[in-house]
Amino acid sequence: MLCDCLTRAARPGKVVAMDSERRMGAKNSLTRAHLLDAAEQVMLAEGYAAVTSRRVGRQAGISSQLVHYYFRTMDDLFLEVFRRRAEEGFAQFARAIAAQPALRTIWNSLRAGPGSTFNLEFVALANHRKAIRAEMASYAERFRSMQLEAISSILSARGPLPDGVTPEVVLVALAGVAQLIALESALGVSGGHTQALAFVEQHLEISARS
Amino acid sequence: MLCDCLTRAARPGKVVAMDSERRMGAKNSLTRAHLLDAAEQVMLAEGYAAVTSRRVGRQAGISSQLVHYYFRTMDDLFLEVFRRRAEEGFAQFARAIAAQPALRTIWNSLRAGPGSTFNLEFVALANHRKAIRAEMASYAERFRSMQLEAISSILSARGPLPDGVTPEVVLVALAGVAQLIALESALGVSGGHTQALAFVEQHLEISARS
DNA sequence: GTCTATACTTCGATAGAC
DNA sequence: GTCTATCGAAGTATAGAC
Repeated sequence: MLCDCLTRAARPGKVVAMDSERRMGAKNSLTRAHLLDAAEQVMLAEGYAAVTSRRVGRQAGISSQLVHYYFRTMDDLFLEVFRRRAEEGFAQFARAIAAQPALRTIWNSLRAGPGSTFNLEFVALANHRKAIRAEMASYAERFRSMQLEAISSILSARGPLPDGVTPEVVLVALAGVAQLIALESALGVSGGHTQALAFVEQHLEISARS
Repeated sequence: MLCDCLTRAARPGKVVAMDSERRMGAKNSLTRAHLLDAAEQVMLAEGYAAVTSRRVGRQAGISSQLVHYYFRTMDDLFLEVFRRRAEEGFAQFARAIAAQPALRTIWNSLRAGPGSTFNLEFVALANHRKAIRAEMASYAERFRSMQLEAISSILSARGPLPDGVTPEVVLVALAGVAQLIALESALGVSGGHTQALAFVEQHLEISARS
């Protein structure tokens, strides 16, 4: 199951290869992109455990073996799916915060963050897959420090913060609330969400006016 | 993969059965408890996707078929594992809050909540398994309202809250921060945690003294 | 680049001996 | 209650024809 099929030693090789003799599709292939799309769809709809080569192939309308032509292992596929989303999210945040440097911009980006269905799958997956965990951690830290920089400059424009409240505290609190609400919503739990959201909204506005 | 083997129709039946002819082990069996323990261990160490009947059997040191003797399907096994943990957590919180009705008690219980490795697995699992999602949602709501009751009485003893701050807001914020930190720690991310924890600690103390 | 064929593994679940 | 034997489905991955 998502198994340990990292068996099968690299065999002699024929002529061409440098590290692996295996053929591998080009990075810019359109089919490759379709496979990544398909993997995302399956992951979103049925969870990471349902992302198998057969399932992805079927979703993309092509044979499952092509998955292995473009990605050596399923882990490679997962990594590429994650990277693509991460880069996209990263760029999106940079654009948004440049266009409108406000608390609300940060809040919005947090609500699409690791609590959302999609990223939750990755967190769960990462929990037991070294390569993916490393990639996620590195991305999360980069993202966090980018957000921190943004929120620091926004808050400092408002004057001094209350005692003990640092930009880090505000950011972690906002991120925590956003994530909790996203995660619980996915489960069908909603207790306290309305009031918490109202409270955040209230303070976003204050900041915008200050 | 965690598959759709809900096939195989219930066949004719022999004599005894009321609903299912299949034999099934007693709820109070010691072996059954061992299987639940084993399932927990595997889930914690390798993720829910690794919880297969064979793996659980091996972990418990018995044949994998006994899993099906005590649990009709793997979903039944997951549900029982969850229920056992949930009941335990529920009782533990009730005891703790009765012994020491303080913000810190609530905070401590939150830190063992859905952000922790174990519960995270369940959230991910629940995301795409109706039966488990329903069970989790019901438990989470019960737990949330129990916590809300506790925090309301603790906060009201401190006098009026600032404008817009309700017990719900405090609870969601605390739960969110606790969960974020737990989840990120599992990933190896730590940005802002120290300061957020310090801030919470500071206010827990204030409340305890008030 | 895409397909078919295939090797090998593991899974859930059941039947039936003891 | 526990085991062995077994079925059928699905998984990862590779080889090779076209």
